[in-house]
Amino acid sequence: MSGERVASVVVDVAAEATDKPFDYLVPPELEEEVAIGSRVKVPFGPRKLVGYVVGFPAERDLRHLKPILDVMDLTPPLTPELVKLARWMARVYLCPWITALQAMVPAVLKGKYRRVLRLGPGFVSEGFIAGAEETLVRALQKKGELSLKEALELEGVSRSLVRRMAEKGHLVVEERVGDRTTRKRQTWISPAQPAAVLREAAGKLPKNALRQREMLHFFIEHREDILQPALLSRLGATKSTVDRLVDKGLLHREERETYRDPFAGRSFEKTEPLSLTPAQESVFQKIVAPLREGRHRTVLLHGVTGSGKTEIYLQAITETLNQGRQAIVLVPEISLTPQMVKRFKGRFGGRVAVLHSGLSHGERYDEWRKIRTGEVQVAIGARSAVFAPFPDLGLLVIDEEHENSYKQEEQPRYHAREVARRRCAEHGAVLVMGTATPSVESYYRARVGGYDWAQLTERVHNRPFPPVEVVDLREELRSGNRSIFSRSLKEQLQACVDRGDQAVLFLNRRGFSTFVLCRECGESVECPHCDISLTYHRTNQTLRCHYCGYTRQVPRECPSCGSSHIRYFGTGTQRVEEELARTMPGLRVIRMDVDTTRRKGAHERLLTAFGKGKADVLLGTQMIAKGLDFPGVTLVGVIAADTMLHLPDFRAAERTFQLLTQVSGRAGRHDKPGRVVIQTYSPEHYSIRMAAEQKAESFYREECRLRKRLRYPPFCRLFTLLFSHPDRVKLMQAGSRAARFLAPRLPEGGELLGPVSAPIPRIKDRYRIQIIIKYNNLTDEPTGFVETLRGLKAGLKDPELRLGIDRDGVSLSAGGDG
DNA sequence: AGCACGCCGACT
DNA sequence: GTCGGCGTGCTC
Repeated sequence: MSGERVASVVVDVAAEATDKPFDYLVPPELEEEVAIGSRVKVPFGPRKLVGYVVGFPAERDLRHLKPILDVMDLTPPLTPELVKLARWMARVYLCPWITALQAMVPAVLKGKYRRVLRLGPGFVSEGFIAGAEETLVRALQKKGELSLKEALELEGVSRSLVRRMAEKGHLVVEERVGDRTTRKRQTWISPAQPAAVLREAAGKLPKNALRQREMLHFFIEHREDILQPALLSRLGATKSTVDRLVDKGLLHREERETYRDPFAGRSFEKTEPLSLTPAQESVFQKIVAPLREGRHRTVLLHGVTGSGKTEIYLQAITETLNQGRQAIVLVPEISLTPQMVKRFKGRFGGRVAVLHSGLSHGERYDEWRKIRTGEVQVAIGARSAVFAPFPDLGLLVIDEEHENSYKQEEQPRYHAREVARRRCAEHGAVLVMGTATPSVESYYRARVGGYDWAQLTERVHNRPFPPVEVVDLREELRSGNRSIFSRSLKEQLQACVDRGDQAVLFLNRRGFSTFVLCRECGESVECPHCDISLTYHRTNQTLRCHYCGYTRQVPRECPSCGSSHIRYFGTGTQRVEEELARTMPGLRVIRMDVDTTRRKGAHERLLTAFGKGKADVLLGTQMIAKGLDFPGVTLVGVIAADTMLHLPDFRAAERTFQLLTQVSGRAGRHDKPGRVVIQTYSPEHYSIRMAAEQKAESFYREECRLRKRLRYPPFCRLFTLLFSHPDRVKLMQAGSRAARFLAPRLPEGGELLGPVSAPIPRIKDRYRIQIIIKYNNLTDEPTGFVETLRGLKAGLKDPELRLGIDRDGVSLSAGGDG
């Protein structure tokens, strides 16, 4: 018994108490298969669970250990590097280790557990059953088997009844742990020796070994792998022939799993590398230099829209592949268009796996497996592709690095940018982050030297930037224009439509008016469950809460003073749509906001319709700002640029700048020149001014100066703890208790602010307060303080109390509402 | 998380 | 005495 190995396994139970490895014996028959990253079936108390092998500890006393029951995959789904990465994620993002591990594998590998009941072989109708027992037996006789869950839903059936019946042998309880889809396994045969050796062996075979000789000759002629059934039918041989040659070491037999190819039958036109402009060439060198040395670097590629970033990515990938290493390309989900796929498939053909949300579970799994088995060397996909299980990652590209979709908002919460950096550091790989509007953090790091900095300031073919006009809405008001549209925007819109071109109008508020106000007492109509004004929706004459969904009719009288002088303020997409219809009749408008895109597929349908010229104007919120690329669009209008400038968020200016810059880039991308009109009440604000003047450098400088002065990231680390509770008094007590707990445990130079009321003090009848913690250590991973927060979280006893934690704008756990 | 165990009151 | 409800503690 002495030579036996022990494996540490993290089991599939996402709970505090089980968030650690458990040790199991590796039975001799599984010895070969168990590796770090293996998915295994293990006994856990009275249950059987799936888990991942995370290590092989030296254990002296083996007697109390239970054995691993089974290994579930031919190839371990995870590499040791990913197992380690998951542990890091668990610490940094405050989630159970198993949750991070599960995030790295395709959905089909997430185990499914079922306890199934059947009538036992010993069951004989003894005549004396009644009540719940009878109900259960009848159901089992009818259906053959029931899951435990189904059984417990039957009238009167309880766990103890099931247990008693099982003890008497009337029932059999079977545990099933399985995958969601089945994999097709096929047996492949390949030659194990060079042709000369096979020829020699064929000569030495006894005369009557006819089939073996034929088979060897087949492989002398065809030096390739072949499916076993195909081989056998071709030669009229049987499996025993193969067995004998495999035993002699002449052939190799291998189990392989088959793929569903989502791009089967489609061929991609081969594209050749374009020659790089001198500016592109210089950026390319900055990427390739560390790549050739196998040195980890992060390169921030600040390149204006249309400056040819993709071609640089493609050539850097080619270089990576030439070195025998692999590459990952992350793109925001919406930019993973067929054109994008075509471009990569065209250059790299069968060496690319594409992971996007449109794939079925099975297809996604197959793409993933090509990565895992080394069949492809390039993976392109959205956020989760950052976990592509390559063994020797050389290059990782994050396109549009400032995009919010790189943040995962469900457990495990993570930021793909941070995960990517970690992976690249581990592999000695180059991380390239490309964007026209870097996040302030990345910009700062590139400037002070943490990252390498590369810039592309010119558009390919020297396409001009569209002229941007900033309209001062205060001025408009003074000159008597009370409409939503400034005279200039209206003129431009008219001219654009007259030319037969298309326009995009952008507004980040849905609904009709933002709030309803009583002119007598000045009170606005608020949600009874949240401390926020209700939004007026014209279509069904209702007021709606955008936080909890509460809906009510518009009151005739003010709820607080009874006056009938009620007015609508602010502007929403519905209102703009209506005013467009009034001022420019006959205009065809497509409105895109949460209300019109709620149904599945509506998003794509509306965009396609607009792309086909079915409307003159695309009017929408946030969601239309990105990824839009319509040749017919020559006018982009921003209805109110400052709506998000006054949000209580230190990134408000950055977001405004990024949005305006991105939106402006959407005008006149093709052969037609474009125009941009930005309407605002604060034309002097630096984020608006510098976006309009396309002075990115000046904006980032100013923003860094302010952040430094006010002590915000990237000049400190910022934690926001948001507590919520239905009872205000209990919430206050919990808040002060938390502050008392944290105060003596702050990192050096740490500063604790609060507890104070949250920006929205109540959502869905839960009161909200927050504590803000700032500290300076930016070089270390924030694991130390997260550990303190874990302690705080574990110490919360009241189940009604929820705690949401946010670090530098990445939320680690939700605690605000629903 | 699940599940067993153990204690306690309600009931045939 | 037996059944079921619920709090506690453990899973290699």
